[in-house]
Amino acid sequence: MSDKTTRDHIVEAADHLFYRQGYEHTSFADIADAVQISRGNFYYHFKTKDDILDAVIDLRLTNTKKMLERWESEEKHPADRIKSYVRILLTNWSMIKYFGCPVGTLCTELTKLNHASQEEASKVFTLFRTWLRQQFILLGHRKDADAFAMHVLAWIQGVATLASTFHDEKFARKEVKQMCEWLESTTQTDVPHE
Amino acid sequence: MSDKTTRDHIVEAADHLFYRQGYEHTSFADIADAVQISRGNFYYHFKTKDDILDAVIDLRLTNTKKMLERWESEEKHPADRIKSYVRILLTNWSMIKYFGCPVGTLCTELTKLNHASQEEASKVFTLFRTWLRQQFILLGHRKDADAFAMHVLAWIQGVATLASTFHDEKFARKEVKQMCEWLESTTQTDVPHE
DNA sequence: GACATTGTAGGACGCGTGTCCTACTCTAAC
DNA sequence: GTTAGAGTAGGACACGCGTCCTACAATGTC
Repeated sequence: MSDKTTRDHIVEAADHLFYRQGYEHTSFADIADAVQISRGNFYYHFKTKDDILDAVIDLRLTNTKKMLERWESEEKHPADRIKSYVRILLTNWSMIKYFGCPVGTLCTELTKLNHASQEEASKVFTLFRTWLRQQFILLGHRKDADAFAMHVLAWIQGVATLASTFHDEKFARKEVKQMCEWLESTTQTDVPHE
Repeated sequence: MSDKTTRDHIVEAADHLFYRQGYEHTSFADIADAVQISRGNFYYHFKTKDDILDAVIDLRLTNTKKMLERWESEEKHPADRIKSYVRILLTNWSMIKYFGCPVGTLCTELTKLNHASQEEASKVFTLFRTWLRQQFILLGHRKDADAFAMHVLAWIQGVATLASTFHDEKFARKEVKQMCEWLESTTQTDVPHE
């Protein structure tokens, strides 16, 4: 049914595990268990654990790009696109509730590990940032577009962190609603022509 | 000059290291180096690494309480007290820039480790939350006080996360300014009588 | 059938870890 | 001077880790 290689399976399993357990706390044995593969066999696909991390980050970059493109095609109005992003908090609530934001938590961990790939990991943030900026530019906020993008990014990030600490869905819902209202208030312009 | 016990020194060093390197990534050897103590000697003061973590959390709870009391005595107006909290982002910028928020990052890490002390760690958040709520109540926001408290908490948390990823001080300053303005806009009431 | 290629299994290796033990030093009490 | 207790040093221990090696199975090519 699937033409996925073993390598793909490893990267996917690592992606999930890094998100749920953290990078450092996830061992080769954990991934091997998840993929149902011999532990020693890893070396054929990846020389080091860092290589797996890089592959995971690549995967996340690819998936994020796809998601952004989907939002762009599904929603014509930039404000609605931004809302798609904001609402991801609720869409993925069952995971965020326990493990927070995959992007933020990985960046935070890699920073503390002083890991070589921390810049690479932050590119996922940059992807969102650039995309959000573009949407705000389309909304006519040329000058403040980047500040707005960062603002939204930070908001979501904070809510995700608190959400995973307190597991409080009501709070998340309220914040998302508020954020959407804020978006509407700063977005009284009409649909711009792309 | 100081009457601090070796135990105190261990807890302080662990506090710093847990913040900068993360809990898991900090070894007994690291702490021993920092305190200039024999590695094996730890066992006399702490039976397990978890015990050190609990002591660190206790220390943070104590220090946080002290800080909140100081803010309360230094600033009479609740809005100014909240601003003291918001401005901690800039006060501790040199650390936050690299390591994010000590509270949030520890909670996040312990969640991923599924560590027994994650609830204990979240009490530091709760400390801030309760205190902020109290300030908002004093400002006359009885009904929404807790939502406001969570909102501020989340805001700061998000900015700290992004700040430590992008090391962008301008962004932090702008957000703090914005937050202070927001505080003033929702705080047109006069100084309440305590 | 011989052979190279690709992928897999299983385990060896060295290292760092948290934990724990024992021997030693210092101080104060009597 | 002897003794008890608090504090320290150094290292042993078992374990899990990332890494790496070798032997084997499956597949396709000539």
